[in-house]
Amino acid sequence: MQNDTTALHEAYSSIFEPELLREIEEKAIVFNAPAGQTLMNMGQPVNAVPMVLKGAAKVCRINDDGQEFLLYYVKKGEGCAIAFACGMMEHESPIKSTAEDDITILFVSVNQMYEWMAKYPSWKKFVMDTMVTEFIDMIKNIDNIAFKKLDDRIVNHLIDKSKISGSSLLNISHQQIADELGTNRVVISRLLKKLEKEKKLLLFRNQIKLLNELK
Amino acid sequence: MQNDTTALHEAYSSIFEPELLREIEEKAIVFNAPAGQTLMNMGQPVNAVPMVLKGAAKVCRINDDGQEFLLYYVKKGEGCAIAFACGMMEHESPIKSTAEDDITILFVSVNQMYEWMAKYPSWKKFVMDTMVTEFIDMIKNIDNIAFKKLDDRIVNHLIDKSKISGSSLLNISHQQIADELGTNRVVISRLLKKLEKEKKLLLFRNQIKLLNELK
DNA sequence: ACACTTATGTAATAATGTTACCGATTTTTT
DNA sequence: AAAAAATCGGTAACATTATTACATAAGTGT
Repeated sequence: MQNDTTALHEAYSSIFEPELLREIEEKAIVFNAPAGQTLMNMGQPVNAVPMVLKGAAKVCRINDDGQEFLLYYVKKGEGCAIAFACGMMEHESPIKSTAEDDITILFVSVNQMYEWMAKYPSWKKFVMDTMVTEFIDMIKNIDNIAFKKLDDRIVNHLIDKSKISGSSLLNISHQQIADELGTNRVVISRLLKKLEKEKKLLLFRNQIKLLNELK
Repeated sequence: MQNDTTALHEAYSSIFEPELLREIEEKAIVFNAPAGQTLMNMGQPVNAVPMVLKGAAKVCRINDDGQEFLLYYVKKGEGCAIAFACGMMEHESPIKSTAEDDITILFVSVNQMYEWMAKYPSWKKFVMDTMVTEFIDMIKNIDNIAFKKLDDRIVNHLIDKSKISGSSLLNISHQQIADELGTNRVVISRLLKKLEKEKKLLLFRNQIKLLNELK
């Protein structure tokens, strides 16, 4: 898997020592998934923790009525703090994760992770760093829900999406945006229409083209 | 400090081994604060991590306009995951913490914590356990903001408060509730009035008495 | 060509947020 | 003790967001 080795080094060589990189190469399991595929379900045991080599994973919460809500993304070179924590404590997953685009992940078994926690300071640092980053991401998310107006949140969300996909043309429906922001499709349509009138974007069926300052 | 020793054992003896309890007693610093006092400010470095012996600490986020928003409580026998993570990574605090009632805390220096992480499995377990619990608490909080109606959220919040204080008579203003839930005082007054008409509580100046099913 | 599904637009109504103002009570100052 | 200032809660008017229902348009499969 020469490709994956290259991707591993590209994404993680600045934070891990060579020996750990070699061990990761040897022991982690490479996993490829197409956009949209479920990577982890709510309630499922966490036997392995992910490291993203390519693409991004979407981490969501699903409520009792089946509505989803976007918590954060795990991007290239990152890990998932909730997986680390739940894996170590043998706690079932409180979140659902899906592939945002076509994704390549390394899975590290929880036992392996334990070993590396003791053996490699850089791994321990990576895990703790991920914890801090993710706590702060979630807090910022709460900031947004609690304090920001919806039109700002939509704009920020579209810009995020555009950064992750690397394109200003997003393939997404109004319903999907509403789900990810935990609100209603009608509200999203209304506000997108307003943004279109303000020449900030163009609307097509299942597509949104970001213009000017939003790009 | 015989009292604090008793409190320490009462709160933590079921999760820590005797030797660790002895070390905590010897090395942690006891800190008492009256209700309302600030324990940690946003942006402040985290040099020590807290363990609550008596009372509860309120953990909030403050936005750019100075509005606060309640993230979670740290109660007797618990630690603070964000403090653990930020302490270890030398990251400044993303949250503000205040005493919810009169509180007694033990402060453990970050260096001490590092030592215990390696030396005592029960300490490591405590830290990781706290991480999981707090992640899930924050996710549940997001569930509430994103999915629940305000009247439910108010009722749940009042019940939480009543459990923490151990009384069905709460000393609190409408403004405080609004702050904690990240909403507006007028809205809270309106909904509390409705709950009073439904005979679920009684309103007084700076006091709310929970009735019947809410108790 | 047809039914079927999905995506978006529109309108009416409900819930929540915002601003402004009032009177009542408590606290502080004089 | 009287006056002034600050805090608390009630009310109204209006803005924003949520919910429900329905219409129209665009894609899908037979």
